[in-house]
Formats: sequence, C-alpha cells, structure tokens
Amino acid sequence: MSNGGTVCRPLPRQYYDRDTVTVAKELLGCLLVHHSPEGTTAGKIVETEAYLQGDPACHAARRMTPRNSVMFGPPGYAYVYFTYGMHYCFNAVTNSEGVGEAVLIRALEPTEGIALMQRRRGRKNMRELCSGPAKLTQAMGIGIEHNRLDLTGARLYICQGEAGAPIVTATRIGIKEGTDLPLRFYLQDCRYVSRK
DNA sequence: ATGCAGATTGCA
DNA sequence: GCAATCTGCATG
Repeated sequence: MSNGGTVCRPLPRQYYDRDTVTVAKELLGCLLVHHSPEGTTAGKIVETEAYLQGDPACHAARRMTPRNSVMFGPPGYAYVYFTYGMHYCFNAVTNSEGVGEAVLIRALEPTEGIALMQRRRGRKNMRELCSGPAKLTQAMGIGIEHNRLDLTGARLYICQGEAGAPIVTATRIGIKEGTDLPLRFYLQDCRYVSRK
C-alpha cells in the first residue's frame, strides 16, 4: 500500500518510547491503518490527547487494574477501553515500561476503505465517519479484541505521515479533572477534528 | 453486595 | 437536553 509516495510501515517501538506529549504531537499527520477481515481502512490522525502519569484524568492515575494494566506495560501497544456502556476508544501506549501513559486518538481524516467505514458507521457524510474517538473505532472496526495488540505488527498499526503542518494546542474534552492542562492537539484548519 | 460515574454519541 | 448500556472502582 502506498500513500502519495509515503512509505507505510509500522512505526518502530522506540517511536512510542518517548515523552508522551511529544508523541501525541508527532502522531498528528501519521496514518492509522487496520487490515481487518472485512477489508482495509486507514485515516490520517488529525487530533490526539495525552494522558500522563500523575494526571487525574488518566486511567492509570491510580493503582494498576486489569483494565489499565496495558498502559503500564511496554510502549507501542494498543489500549482499547469500553465506555458509556457502548463505545470503544483507542490509545497508543507511550513512554517507558512501568510508566502508565498513552495517547488517545480522537479523530482521523478518512483516506482508505471509505465505503467500509460508511457501512460500519451507518453514515455517508465523510465528516461523520471518524470525527470522534468512538466514531473512529467504529469506522475502523476496532474493538476490545484489539486491546493489548502490538502496534508494530502487521494488523493494526500507525505509520509515518507528513509532518510540519500547524498544530493547535488546547485543553482536553469530556473529562472532569485535569481540564486545565494543555494536552489536546489537533491540526489547524482541519475539517475532521471532533470539535474546535 | 450495591451504587455510581465515565477520555461518547445521536436523537428529541 | 438526555438516554443508551456496561464496567471498574469505591463504599457498606
């Protein structure tokens, strides 16, 4: 698969083994790819949020539990959680093993498998396919079965995209604590961001 | 054992 | 504005 000449190979583990805010910013413009039994879907990451150790909004802020344990493991793995009784959200585990941090992928610009995304979402409008953390998991066919999946593998991964586009830094959405922290990042002037 | 709030979404 | 719908976690 090619993407305008961009090589599409999974980002290596050491990419994720860095400061989580840095990874959250650099993931903007990268491509999230899922080769599923139903077909391949992919989209450009246009919005992310960082969740840090010592951050009250982070699922790993307290002790380790079965749900959040993958966040404490080695970087470069998927953390998929189920919420509100009906939605899944996708994160990439970052920073060193033992540090409970991750980047939430909040929005994508659909680039491949759009018909499949439309079918999964029950929506036609391009802007309603991946403009939200639970929308994109539905469109991409990502569920709890992908929790703990190795993102350096061939099935579900992120590959390098074009960097250098202007980034907006803002506060995170949908949380009660830590709302003052500037840990949300999105591509400026992008129509596929969940909310400005 | 029981209760509650949640990194959301879609419809009234 | 609010229901949908399940799980982790705190409390008794």
